[in-house]
Amino acid sequence: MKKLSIVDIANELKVSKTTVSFILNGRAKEKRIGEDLVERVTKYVEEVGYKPNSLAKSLRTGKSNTIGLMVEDISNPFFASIARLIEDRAYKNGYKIIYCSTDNDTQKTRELINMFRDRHVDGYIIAPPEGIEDDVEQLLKDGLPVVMFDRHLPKVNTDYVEIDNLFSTYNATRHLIQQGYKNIGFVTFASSQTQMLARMQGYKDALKESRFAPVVKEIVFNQDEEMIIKPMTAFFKKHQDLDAVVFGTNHVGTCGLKVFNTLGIKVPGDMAVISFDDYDVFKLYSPPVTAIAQPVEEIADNVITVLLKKLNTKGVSTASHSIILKTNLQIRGSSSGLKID
Amino acid sequence: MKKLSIVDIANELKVSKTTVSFILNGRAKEKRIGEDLVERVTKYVEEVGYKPNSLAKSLRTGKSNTIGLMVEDISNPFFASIARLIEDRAYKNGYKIIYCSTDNDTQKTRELINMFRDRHVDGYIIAPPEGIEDDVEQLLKDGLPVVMFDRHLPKVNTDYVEIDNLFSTYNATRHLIQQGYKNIGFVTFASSQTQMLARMQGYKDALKESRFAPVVKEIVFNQDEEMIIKPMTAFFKKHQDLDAVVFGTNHVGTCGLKVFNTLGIKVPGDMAVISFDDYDVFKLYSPPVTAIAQPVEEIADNVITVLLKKLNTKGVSTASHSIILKTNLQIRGSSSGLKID
DNA sequence: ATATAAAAATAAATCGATTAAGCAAATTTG
DNA sequence: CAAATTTGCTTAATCGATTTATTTTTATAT
Repeated sequence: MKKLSIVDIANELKVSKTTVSFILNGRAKEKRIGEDLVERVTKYVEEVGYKPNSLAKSLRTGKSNTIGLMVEDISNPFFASIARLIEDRAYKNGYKIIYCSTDNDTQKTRELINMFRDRHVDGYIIAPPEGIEDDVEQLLKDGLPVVMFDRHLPKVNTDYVEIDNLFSTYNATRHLIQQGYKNIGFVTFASSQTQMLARMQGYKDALKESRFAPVVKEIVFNQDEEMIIKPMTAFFKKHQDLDAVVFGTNHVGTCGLKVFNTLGIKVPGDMAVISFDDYDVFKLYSPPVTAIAQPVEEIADNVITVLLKKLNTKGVSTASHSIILKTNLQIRGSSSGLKID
Repeated sequence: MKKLSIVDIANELKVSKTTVSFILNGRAKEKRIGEDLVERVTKYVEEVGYKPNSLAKSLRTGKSNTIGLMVEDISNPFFASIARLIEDRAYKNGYKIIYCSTDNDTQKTRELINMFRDRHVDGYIIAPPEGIEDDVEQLLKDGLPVVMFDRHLPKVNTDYVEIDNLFSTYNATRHLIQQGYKNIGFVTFASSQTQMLARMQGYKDALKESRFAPVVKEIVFNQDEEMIIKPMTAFFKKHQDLDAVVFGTNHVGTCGLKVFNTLGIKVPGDMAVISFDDYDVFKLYSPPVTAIAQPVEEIADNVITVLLKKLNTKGVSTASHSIILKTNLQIRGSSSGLKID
């Protein structure tokens, strides 16, 4: 029992495959095909469970009903949740997701974009690394819809969904200042991506306002956690005077907590902590860690909505949307002013 | 500048597309094509950056170079890490991954398998929900390689990669007993999947050995965390006598910690804890939580290795492998015998 | 010089769909 | 009633590759 093709259906029913195709694609009325024939074909197709070969369909139509999703790292809880939500919405709308992790590596991302192109994905959702401008530009030039999220490429004019990064860290830092902390550090990944620059700026703005000096540590990203923890340990050993710290991402934040554990630094007794990105680690730490919660559902929802809209109005170039969402500062014990010196 | 096809290449070089195709597929020698021509074609193809249309290729050859990966929930750190590792290995071997979350929902999984079939994925990696036996059987019958992991379907004879679940919980429970705990509970998701049954059995076996009575709570899985926390809270309120608990998965474990936090139950003072699946939440909890660490890299490695082997020896039915890996009980403060009553 | 074999390249079928163009019969129109 | 139009369906081209079967050219043997 091999797989049925449209020809098998046509032969069996003694009609042409054209007719079958029209009926199956809902163009029966338009092509004025008799109601009885429509009925007969529909019923038979249903009966034998025929499903058109999507490859053949894609080859002919140029549409693959696939969306390429490129995140920084699918094993990072932030990206994993977003991926999960996007997946659900995409499947509901008849799209499949091919995903990959870029590791923020420009060369790798370039190869992956080519791989996706090769597969004829209909649309792209990208958390872009730096230096990928030209490749994205090329996609757009070729009429392929691209939506960026988490960050954007300032030189590329396309839709993106972000959060208010600058205000988020500004607000978090202000919170620490109001709690009476005076030596507030900022630890983040070294990166010139928009969201990272904005987070840094927010922190600096808040400090400047209160005439405090910024103390910043930028760590080079590395797959091996040891390579993150080591420089961070050195940093905190060197800056014993810090009484509070803002972490730029959940990953740095998590590593930071590990460092504090091994150095025996008490939170918030010795060090108040606020991290970007909320998740279980922060909620369950004791005392729980104050975190800048991104509206994950909203982000995913907006991303997929914008992309679906573009996919449905292909050709008609709609104006680019820049959607900026608000974060939520989840204030918890780790940033309380109750110093237990 | 539209996309080049093999015909364009052939025309430009005044040769037939057959020749070009043979050369591109490394069958030049076999088809005794002149070395100079091979050189000329290769060079030109390189120059203009021609890439064969993979859809057309797939349509003709029936191979899509895609692997379908079905996990329970991509946003679960355990599955996300595995997915990440599999992704890397797959891409390195020229395969792309299409993934999806089954939510342990049989009907949803069935639909997803059909979606994958429709897309002509070459192989399947599945963490199967119950009741999907027939569908998997059908895949195998149609010659499609399937590798299962995390759990398996006892009635289906195919390769799978698992861990020694029974011994893992047996060992963990024994550890608690040796530490002097006498009222040890087991909290898990209600499920008759192999790995869950084995985990339960391991716990029961250990208790039986010491003539303790099992106290088990099975919670119905729910996307909404509240629906997990509520029954669990009720359970722990009811069983005030418990002095230790083993959690069947990282998700239950995490929810359990949340419950303890709100109930004001101290770990391990009031309650010793061991959870299945190690991750940051457990490492950073204070005191850190003893956990049964699955060898994630090894699992991913074995899964993809087995699948690639099957993909490369298509047709030749190799014997089924059942790979059972060992877990690692990461003993930490949460299961220490130092009761601070 | 002719037959035979080997080397080198090509024509055409195929995968399974979509779709532009075409055609015969039924119906409407003038 | 003949011409024009509409209805209902089919023929054949196409998407871009792979692959079988075939032809042309060149080399070797007799």
